[in-house]
Amino acid sequence: MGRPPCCDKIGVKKGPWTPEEDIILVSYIQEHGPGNWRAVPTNTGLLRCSKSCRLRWTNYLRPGIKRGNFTDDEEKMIIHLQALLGNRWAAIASYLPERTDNDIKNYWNTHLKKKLKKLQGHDDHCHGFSVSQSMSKGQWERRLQTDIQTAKQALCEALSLDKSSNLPDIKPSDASFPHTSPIQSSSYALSTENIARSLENWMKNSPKLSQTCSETTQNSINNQAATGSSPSEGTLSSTTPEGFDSLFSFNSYNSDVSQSVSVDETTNFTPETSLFQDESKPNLDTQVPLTLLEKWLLDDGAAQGQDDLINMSLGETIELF
DNA sequence: AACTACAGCAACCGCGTGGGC
DNA sequence: AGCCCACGCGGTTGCTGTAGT
Repeated sequence: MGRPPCCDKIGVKKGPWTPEEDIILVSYIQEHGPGNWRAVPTNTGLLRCSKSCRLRWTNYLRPGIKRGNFTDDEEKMIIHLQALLGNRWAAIASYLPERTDNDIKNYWNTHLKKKLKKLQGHDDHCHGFSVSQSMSKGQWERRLQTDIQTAKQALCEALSLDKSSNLPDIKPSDASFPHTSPIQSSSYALSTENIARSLENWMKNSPKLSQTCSETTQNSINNQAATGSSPSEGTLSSTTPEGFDSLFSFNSYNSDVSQSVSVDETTNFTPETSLFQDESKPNLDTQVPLTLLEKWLLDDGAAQGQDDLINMSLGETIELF
């Protein structure tokens, strides 16, 4: 007997998500929390399969997701981690809590792979170690060590923050928004930003639809209000970002959230600071390379470990170049 | 201006795995 | 112990925008 389809193929919508669907999904998750994805399409009336809902949430709507260009630090981190972990994007993403595994995977496939290939070609040409065309081996190593030092410091800071922090006790391992605990509205502020952004693009790209959009959106909101599934108090009179903010009453939270979510770049890769990292991220304790990395990052006196990691990282990275 | 090629990214697909029964 | 379900992950696909001709 073959594997049963994850969802009924008939009547299941595919393709890009509309802002309306996003609203419905976010609204539902706000109320019930992520999880039990199987029930989401049924309970929301979304004509999407559960997988699609989960993916949409984890890759786009989930709070704390940073979109847009990757910073140099992020780029380097990805390269290092990829060298260490291979294509274990979820593990890599757990060290870049504001990025999704899908994002990192895409970035690797579209940018970094090419970049490295290019550099490798350059290396072949000059048959030597060359990470950057403008960087000597010594410079590279120094820079890498500086990065590592920064990461280490950031991790320590993050950990000390964690201990004294008054942040809600969300740990990477329990960030799955258990159904029993109510979701704080603030956690969804960035989701509304995402939706708003999506809607803006959508409307920009579909001027013909912009008229009906607000109507249908209003309808869906009204429907939700009627079923009591939306926190909206019917304040959405337009499909502007402000409209969404008012829909979810997020205005007052946005600044706070962006402060708490937009942690310092240098702290991004610490699992301990991954307040909003993917709920589904595996427990890193079980991952030997990451444990080594963490251990090494944490252990100031572990000079040997540092050497190991540098050797490991550089060794494998060098192979790439 | 029209067409083509390419890049970037969102979403899908299929497999693996863990937990509950 | 074995089955089933739900979920997570990595690879792949396909759509859309843009640069080049």
